[in-house]
Amino acid sequence: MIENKAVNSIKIKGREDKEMKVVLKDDSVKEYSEAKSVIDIAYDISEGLARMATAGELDGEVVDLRTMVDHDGELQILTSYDQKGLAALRHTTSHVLAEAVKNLYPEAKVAIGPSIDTGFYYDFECPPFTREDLDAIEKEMKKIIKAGAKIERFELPREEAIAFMKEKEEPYKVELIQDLPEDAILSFYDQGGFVDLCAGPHLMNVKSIKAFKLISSSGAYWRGSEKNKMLTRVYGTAFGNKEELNAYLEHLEEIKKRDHNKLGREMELFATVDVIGQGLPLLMPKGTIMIQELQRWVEDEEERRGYMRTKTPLMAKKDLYVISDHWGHYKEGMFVLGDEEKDEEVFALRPMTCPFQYYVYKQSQKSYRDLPCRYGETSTLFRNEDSGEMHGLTRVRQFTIAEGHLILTPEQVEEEFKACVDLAKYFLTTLGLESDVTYQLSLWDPKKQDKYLGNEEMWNEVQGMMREILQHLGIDAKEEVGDAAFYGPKLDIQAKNVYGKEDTMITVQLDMFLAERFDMYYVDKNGEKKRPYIIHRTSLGCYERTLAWLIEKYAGLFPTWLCPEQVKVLPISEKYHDYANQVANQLKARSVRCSVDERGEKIGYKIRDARMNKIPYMLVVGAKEEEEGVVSVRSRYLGDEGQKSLDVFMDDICKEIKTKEIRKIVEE
RNA sequence: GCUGCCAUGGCUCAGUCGGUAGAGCGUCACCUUGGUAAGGUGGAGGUCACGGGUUCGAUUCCCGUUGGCAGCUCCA
Repeated sequence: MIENKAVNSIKIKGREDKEMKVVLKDDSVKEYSEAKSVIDIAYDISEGLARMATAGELDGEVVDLRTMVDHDGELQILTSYDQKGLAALRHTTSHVLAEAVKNLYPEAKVAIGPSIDTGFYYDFECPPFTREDLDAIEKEMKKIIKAGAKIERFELPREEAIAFMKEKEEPYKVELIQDLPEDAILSFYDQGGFVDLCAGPHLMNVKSIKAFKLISSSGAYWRGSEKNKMLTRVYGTAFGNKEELNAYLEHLEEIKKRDHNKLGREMELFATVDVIGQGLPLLMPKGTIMIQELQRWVEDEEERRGYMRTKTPLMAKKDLYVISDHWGHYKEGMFVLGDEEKDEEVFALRPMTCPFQYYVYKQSQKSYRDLPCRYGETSTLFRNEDSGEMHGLTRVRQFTIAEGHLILTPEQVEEEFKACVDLAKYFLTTLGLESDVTYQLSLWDPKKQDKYLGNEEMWNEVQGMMREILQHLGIDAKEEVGDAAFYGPKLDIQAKNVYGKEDTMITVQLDMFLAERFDMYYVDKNGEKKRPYIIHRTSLGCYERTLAWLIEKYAGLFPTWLCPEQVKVLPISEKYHDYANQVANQLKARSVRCSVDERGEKIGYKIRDARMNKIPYMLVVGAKEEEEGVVSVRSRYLGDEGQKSLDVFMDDICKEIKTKEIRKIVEE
């Protein structure tokens, strides 16, 4: 059956038919003597292609299948195998969703329904949907698809378009049209009577939707503002065929197994307790080992790179935050102890370490010879996040960060900034995470100047410096307006979790304002007082969040040096318990985290157990013949420096304990 | 903070149209066991998140609280 029937497409008035050449994807050329629609050209190429076509890409711009090609150009026919083509398919599916909702809930008002990375959504003003409702809506969608309405496009002048949507009692559409520029083309798509305002592109027929699924429903603010009404959003996804859809749905199940919030609890790395509170995870003994390993590593490396360590209070009088202006900007996000109205002294738990380290700096008069001055602190911070924001280890109310501040002369800024980035990259690379990050340059929003310290000129200067440094570093950072700290722009190193949600893992920030507020200075060569620049930075970010990232990255199969338990010694029967303990003691003497499994069960159980607990090394201890000890080493190579060094170490250990015979079995 | 969903042994879940609970896996003990993801037998373990209400009686129905999840909004 042919779903995409060639149609007599939108005739563009005032355009003469003429000779034209269309260059296709494979560089072949089609010549036409008159304007042709994209879908007609697709048919001309092949019927199979036309059937699969979802949109076109004309001279690099995604266009509707109905678009008339009336000039020489490059044309690619998009299908669901192209990302952009898939987006058109999903977008059309969202319209079918809207039609189904209107059929079942005539009082529902439609808002917007775009395609997104993972599928599509559509927002409605209507009561929330349950899973059963979604199933019913899916059923209705299937009915609509089976009926197979042709999708037709038409345009209306602005006033008529508004009148049209008013008549249909769709206030959100009216608002959308009113907010579009005066000269915008207002296109509509009609699928068998259901008409939606939409820029397109869309398929030719709803029948081409072969595989879709409604995923979930939730609330979402109209136009993304919490001041607006909350609408009901339905998320769904669609693919070119059922196999791809099923593979995607299976993938969703698979990634749940890597979710740090689930796996981290299962592996007893952390836990939460309702009476302790939201966003306050307990790090269990195993999780603590991992955090400690990271922390010692970071502290040692920072000292090697010229940092001085500080240890400053977890709270301070509010006066401190008034000076930094955190009180003005972020009081809502702080845990305040005491009542400003009643108490003489009000304290607050610290949400950052900056002002504390500034007072470390200010304890003596500094010369330019004292700079760069690098302070590092393993710093526990407290932020009163909104109740709906807490999540596992990635968004918590108390966390510990590898924080630091560098006090610098202007000449030192570039070199030190680069060193900060280099340090961060070193940590990421060693952990095997470097390829998973993206860089973001977070800039201020000149439209909201009251949110920031300083003025436009100063911001332009400091942002300019930062761009230049990034350019010198060869870092291609995506610029994000409005994401800066109130005291300066940031280079944010971002990573995505298993669900694709992005978080800042590491940040390096340039600040030319706070030194002034804290009256920090150094004396230059000429004996004059000068304001220093300050870099706020973290080298490995927040330990809790980094742990979450590692759990998801390695699905719990960590590099050996981080593993809470590195080696399990498995005696094949009770006879070898003594020998197993002897082996374990030798390992422990070398600081290997190991234990002996003395349960009287079959060796198979023990191996299974060690695997399930994601222990990288298993030493199977026993003898083939009486009096002969056999040690076989099972090793899983994970590919990072820490692992490598432990592998070498394990080789040595094995040689040492080789009194009889050693076999090393490398799995994969 | 907003909208919705959820809360039953360590885990995954069943169940009670209102009469104080069950499975599988795990765990523990004993037996068995010389080999790479499941040997046998027996046992322990639950105030069905917490607090109120309705009721002769609430794990079940209603309200509230706390916590968890998804999304939105926020994130120094």
